[in-house]
Amino acid sequence: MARQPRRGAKQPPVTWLTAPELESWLSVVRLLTWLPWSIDQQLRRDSKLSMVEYQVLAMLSDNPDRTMRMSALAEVTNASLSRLSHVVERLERRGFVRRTPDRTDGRFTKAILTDVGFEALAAAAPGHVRHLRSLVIDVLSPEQLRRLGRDAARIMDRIDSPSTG
Amino acid sequence: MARQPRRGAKQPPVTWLTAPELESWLSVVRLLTWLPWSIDQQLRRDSKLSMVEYQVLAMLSDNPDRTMRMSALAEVTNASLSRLSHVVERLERRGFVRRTPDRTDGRFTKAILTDVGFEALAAAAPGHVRHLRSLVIDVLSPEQLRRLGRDAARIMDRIDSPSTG
DNA sequence: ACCGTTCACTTGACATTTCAAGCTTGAATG
DNA sequence: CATTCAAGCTTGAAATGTCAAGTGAACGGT
Repeated sequence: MARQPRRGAKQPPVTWLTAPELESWLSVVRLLTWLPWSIDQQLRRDSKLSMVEYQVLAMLSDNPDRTMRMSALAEVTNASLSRLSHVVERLERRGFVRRTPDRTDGRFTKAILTDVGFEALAAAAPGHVRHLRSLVIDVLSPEQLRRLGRDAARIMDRIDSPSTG
Repeated sequence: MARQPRRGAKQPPVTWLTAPELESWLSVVRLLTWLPWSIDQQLRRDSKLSMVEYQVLAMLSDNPDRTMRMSALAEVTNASLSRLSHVVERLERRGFVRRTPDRTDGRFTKAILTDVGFEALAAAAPGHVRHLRSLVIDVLSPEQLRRLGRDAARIMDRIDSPSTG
């Protein structure tokens, strides 16, 4: 995947991946593909929720008034505003979430977790957490998990920084 | 996200995530979302290729005859057969790949990287690898990268194993 | 040779995501 | 005030992905 294509011409200023680097990277790519997939499967199967939907409900539930502005919600769920808008629309149709304009500033929209939505979350949470533990949390030592989180954060710093050269 | 929903009733046999566990996990989730996104952006912007498309071309190029069976290709690119079929169809329309039935067993289909496809890959590779290095490879020490790969593999083992209880 | 299966895809319909406008509200300027 | 301007969403269409069936080729008995 990041190995030099078998070729003769052109030698750009690129350092190709070494074999160990490539191996580690391919391992990570596998994870990037299958971990979200597995989480999604479990949630859909057991709770008829996608991962984003779960995240939305969970993040809302975490607020005292079960309310968040769309833009804030988009941020914490790692979704674009557009995507979130569609997701919340679906959740609204299911009666899990409600939307109202913010009184203090009509530009904001507040998303509110309904009781029905909360019940759905409460029903989904145990299975989700058990699954999470069995796949990730309990598979690594606390130290390994801590390091994994730190490495992820380090990479995220690079993605956030504008110097994507 | 995996924090206990504020609630009174029901106490299932679940161990909720501790604060440090949750923090690490949320970090990982952020990575799962944004790293593929960032890679996709760079490839689309600079080479009009999605990440799967790049993977397909790269994996094909890695074979002496630039050929692979669809099922094998699906495996190494972490795609379902169905998804791969659609992807290869698009690549075929662009002239990057060709398909022919396998003579030795008519059930198999062989995907073949064309010269045009190879050129596209060769043009895309340097930028992709530079991006990869700047986001991931060169951000971690060799030791950290090795561990990251190992952790990813460990989690993948759990996902592959049928004991998803 | 015939029948039912399994394997390796392909296909089409449907769901989701992304992308590019568009809309509405408030702020800033004159 | 009227007039831009930007922010914060929403929307609709196009791209993409998923899911469930369908197709045709080999295989395993009989």
